[in-house]
Amino acid sequence: MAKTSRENKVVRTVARTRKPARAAAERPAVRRRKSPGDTPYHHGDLREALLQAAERVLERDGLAGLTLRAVAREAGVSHAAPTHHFGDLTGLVSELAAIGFRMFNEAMVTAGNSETLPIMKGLASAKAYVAYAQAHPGMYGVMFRSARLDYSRPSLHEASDAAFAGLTRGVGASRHEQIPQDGISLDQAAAIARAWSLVHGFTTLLLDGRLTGILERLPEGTSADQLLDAMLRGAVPRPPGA
Amino acid sequence: MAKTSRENKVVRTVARTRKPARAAAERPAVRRRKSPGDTPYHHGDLREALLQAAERVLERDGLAGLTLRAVAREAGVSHAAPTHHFGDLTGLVSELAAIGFRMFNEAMVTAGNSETLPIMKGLASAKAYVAYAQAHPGMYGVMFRSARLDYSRPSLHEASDAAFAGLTRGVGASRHEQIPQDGISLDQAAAIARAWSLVHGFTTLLLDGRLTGILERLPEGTSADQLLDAMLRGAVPRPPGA
DNA sequence: GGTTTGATCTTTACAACGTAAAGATATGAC
DNA sequence: GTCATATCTTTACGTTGTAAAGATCAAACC
Repeated sequence: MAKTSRENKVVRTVARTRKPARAAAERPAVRRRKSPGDTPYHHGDLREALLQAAERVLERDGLAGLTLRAVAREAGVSHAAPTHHFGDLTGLVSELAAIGFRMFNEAMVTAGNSETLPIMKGLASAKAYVAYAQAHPGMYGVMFRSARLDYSRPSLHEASDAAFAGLTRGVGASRHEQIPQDGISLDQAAAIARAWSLVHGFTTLLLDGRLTGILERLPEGTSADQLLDAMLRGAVPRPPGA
Repeated sequence: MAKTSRENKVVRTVARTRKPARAAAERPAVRRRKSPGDTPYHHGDLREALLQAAERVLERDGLAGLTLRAVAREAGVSHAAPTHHFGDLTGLVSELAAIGFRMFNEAMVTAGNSETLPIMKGLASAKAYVAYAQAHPGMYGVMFRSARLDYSRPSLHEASDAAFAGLTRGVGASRHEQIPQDGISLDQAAAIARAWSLVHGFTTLLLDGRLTGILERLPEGTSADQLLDAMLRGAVPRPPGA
């Protein structure tokens, strides 16, 4: 209660241009300091610097440590600087998640392309999925655990869709068929949901440490990779010669 | 910087007894107000009231709205009252998650007992898992998405272990074998991981709305339940007569 | 029965955070 | 060279978690 005096004033007309990030991204960039040694008022490419700082903070301090102010500190700018580029924390986190989905998708595509047999493509993609999450647990958390994601942002929407579409294509390939865009059968839907659920569920449980109990009871030092491999091979709907 | 004057004083010796909650829980409880109409200084069973308030806040405002102060407001006490019973926010959230795991486990056990065929027990349990998550998305979020869980708390540790042990038993039953406590084969581990991953992954994806794209492309108004059923039946390692 | 002890709840206080708004500074267009 | 505008800083405020000290009551003790 007791609204501040500023709130009673006329709403400022300055603009809050809503899309300054675009203008910044289209600039030449990497135009750091005019005189070496002192930090210039204008950073040059703060948006990119903030995203990289955010990833460092994330992997160092976890999802809870990923605050606007911490990112600004890490990048060496004032705590309000990120606002101009991302609007709010949701904006920063969403852009970071979009980057994650793109790296993620790229890792799966690369892994899939390294194999020739369709069935192996799927396996390789799935393993790349898990491997990426293990290598970047913070990013995986941002993508699938953060409560502050705005999927109406085109970048996040597109990156996320692309990643899941890639997974779907992989499922279709392993079934020697193409998943149509419009109508699909319950059998096809079940295959897609199964592949997604298996890989995503395994990854979540693994990162949460809920599989350690099982891994410890396995012979010698069986790796999570081997468990994943065994799990997936048993789940595949009878490949012709396996 | 500039430590407050209080911090320079001698550390208070008052006690901060560390386990007042236990004493409160063992009390007769439900001894509300001495004179009807005014709120008494001592609540009677504030711990329980706070947990119920927390669940209401959670399902109403989501995980982000679940703050210590919001819970205190909902329960009608001062914002610092929860501290005495749960230590900090992590404590409150952890106890809430423990309740979730217990309800969760109970729902699965009940569903499993309603079937006679081992294979059907597993299916029913899995469906109960998903149904519980759909009915209590907030609680599911606290259990599997919250960054503030302290598994060193006995209540949470035990409740979580019991829930996963129940899942494992279900897997063993559907394979017509008992999963041993100590050493297990890679094949058994894969079966367990597969069941957990399928159910947990499906639930996560469903709650996150990542399956809507698939559901929409299915004939008519196919439900998520039907998709789950189809997914699970296809994943089961060839039941004798199905 | 009266006192006392300690658990329970409130009040006060503070640092960190997200966010808004206004000021400072440099860049590019004219 | 001037000026508009994008970029960054400074200041300010409400909210949160948490610590600490004070207020109140229940039960134990004598």
